[in-house]
Amino acid sequence: MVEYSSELLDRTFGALADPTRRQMLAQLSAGETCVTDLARPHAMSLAAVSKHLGVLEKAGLVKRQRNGRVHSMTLDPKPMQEAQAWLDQYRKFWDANLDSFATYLEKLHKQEPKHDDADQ
Amino acid sequence: MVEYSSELLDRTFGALADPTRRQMLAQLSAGETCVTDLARPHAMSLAAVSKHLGVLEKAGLVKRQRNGRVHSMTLDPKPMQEAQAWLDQYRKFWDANLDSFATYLEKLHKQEPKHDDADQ
DNA sequence: GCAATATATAACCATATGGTTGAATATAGC
DNA sequence: GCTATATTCAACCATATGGTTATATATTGC
Repeated sequence: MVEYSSELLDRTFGALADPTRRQMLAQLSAGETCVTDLARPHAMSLAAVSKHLGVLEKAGLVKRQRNGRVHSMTLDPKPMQEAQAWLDQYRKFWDANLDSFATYLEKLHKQEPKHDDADQ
Repeated sequence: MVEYSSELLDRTFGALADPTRRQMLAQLSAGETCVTDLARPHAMSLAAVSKHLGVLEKAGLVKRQRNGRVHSMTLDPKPMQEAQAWLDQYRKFWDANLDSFATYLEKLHKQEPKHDDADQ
């Protein structure tokens, strides 16, 4: 099993766990956007938006460019790439259909007896 | 942009945001495992482990089979599949190399003038 | 230079989270 | 039947989180 930076994954998955922040990333996928424009679709204070952006920035999911009083945010896909790479470890579980998945687990059972094996 | 169940993503990403829970999923990728065996590598109380498993179960990431006093947990990959599908929206950002990514963003800028466009 | 604008920071709040210890509940084994 | 085992539930704790309002800081435009 490949090693991943735990903190990066903690922060990335943590950031993605909020719907507002996911929505903001979707907005940014259309291109560089300033804070006020990012705030527009969200029924919350600018201060709350600023906080969310702080989380996204700390997770490395967005980058900030200050142009005077205007801050433009851009998407940085790298952490999501890492997250997807991590999830890819489990791809073998869903690429198989249901029957071969059950068979797969059965085989695992036979190869490695467990504490609870006696119950089966 | 495709619609996703927000609650499913909230819960899945939220569950994956914790290193202990990610480690448990890794353990379960080897096959059905009882709670005590899942707890073994983790320097924490059984009650804490139970809580984590509750989070994973609520997110649908694990399924529980009670065999008397022994609870066997198995991996359910479906929520991770959903999460990866959601992340796939951003694949186009990291599949391109850095130069074409910058070009890509420039094109977006030209097509859609933004509030902060005047600064450029 | 001053008022307007963009945004962050601070303090607050209610709730959630990742842990603890202690107790409770159900099952297994002798 | 009683002790041991597997696991959850309850109460607690310190910290974090997603919001609020108020204030501060920096920049812009006239």
